[in-house]
Amino acid sequence: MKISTKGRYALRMMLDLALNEETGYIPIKEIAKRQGISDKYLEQIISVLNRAGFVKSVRGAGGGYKLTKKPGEYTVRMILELTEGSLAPVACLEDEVNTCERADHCVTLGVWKKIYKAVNDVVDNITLQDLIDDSKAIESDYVI
Amino acid sequence: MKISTKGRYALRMMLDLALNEETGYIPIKEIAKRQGISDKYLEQIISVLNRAGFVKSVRGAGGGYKLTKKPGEYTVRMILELTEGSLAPVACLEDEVNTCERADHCVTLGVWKKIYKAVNDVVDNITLQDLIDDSKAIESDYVI
DNA sequence: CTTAAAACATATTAAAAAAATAGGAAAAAA
DNA sequence: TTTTTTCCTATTTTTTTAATATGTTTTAAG
Repeated sequence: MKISTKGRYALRMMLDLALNEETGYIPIKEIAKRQGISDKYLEQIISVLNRAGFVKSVRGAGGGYKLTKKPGEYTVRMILELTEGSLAPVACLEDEVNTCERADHCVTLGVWKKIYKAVNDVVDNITLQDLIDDSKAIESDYVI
Repeated sequence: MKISTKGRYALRMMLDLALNEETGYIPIKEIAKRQGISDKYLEQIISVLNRAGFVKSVRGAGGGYKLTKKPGEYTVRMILELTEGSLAPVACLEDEVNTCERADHCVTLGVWKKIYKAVNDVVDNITLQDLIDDSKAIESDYVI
């Protein structure tokens, strides 16, 4: 039941972009340095975010990435589902292709459905803006 | 974010034992047949449940496994945590060994904590008895 | 008292997924 | 034209998952 580095790094990257919005286009190398993650790996991950239109990019010197929308418009679910795939705890909840023939009699399926719903309820209700606010609260703790 | 076969099979085995309690000691082969799972694999999984005292065993002909407690005394969480390990979505929530040095400033940690709590709230509140009840309700649907 | 059926134990393998690394091509600004 | 960046795709390494395999031990039944 683990979130992979792909999803975790994607969320950190999006938050990094959100926290540094005023800087304009931000090169991956900068994010990689700040976050202490391989830039080549981050490149792969942001390309997914880019193709989905979550970020926009500019090539060449002075280029980089930038959020396309306001931080409040990205839920954690959007970011995790895009990079991790569905957050369903079992494949048979994902789509029709994966539904098994036992489904009608499957008692444990009810358990997985409840877990799935609970997780989605959490990630649906946290946006990047919430994380920015949290971040500022944490930093101000250090100032005090 | 998937539950592995280990946890899923463990839950199905425990439910199978619960649904067939009156039969006395139940051999793994029987469960394996009913559930359509390799008996050798189930053996490995039930040995964990056995060592934890969730089931008791009798060797030799006529032997098998049996629940040690009433179905209502096993939560889904107990079974999944034992076989899967913690249901935490990230390792840094599991124990002190895994906490990372970023923890104090880590904004995403709050997200993982909320997911963890939500999942635990679900699995804490479902017992094997609940699943038995569900099972009987499902079967009666077929009778109608 | 022998045989069959079961748990118990541990090693090995196979497949899949995760987590990168690597190497360059294309674009654009300096 | 050089440097900085994104973009693209292949490859490798490591880890985890999901079994198989091969027995040993225990115990009831015949």
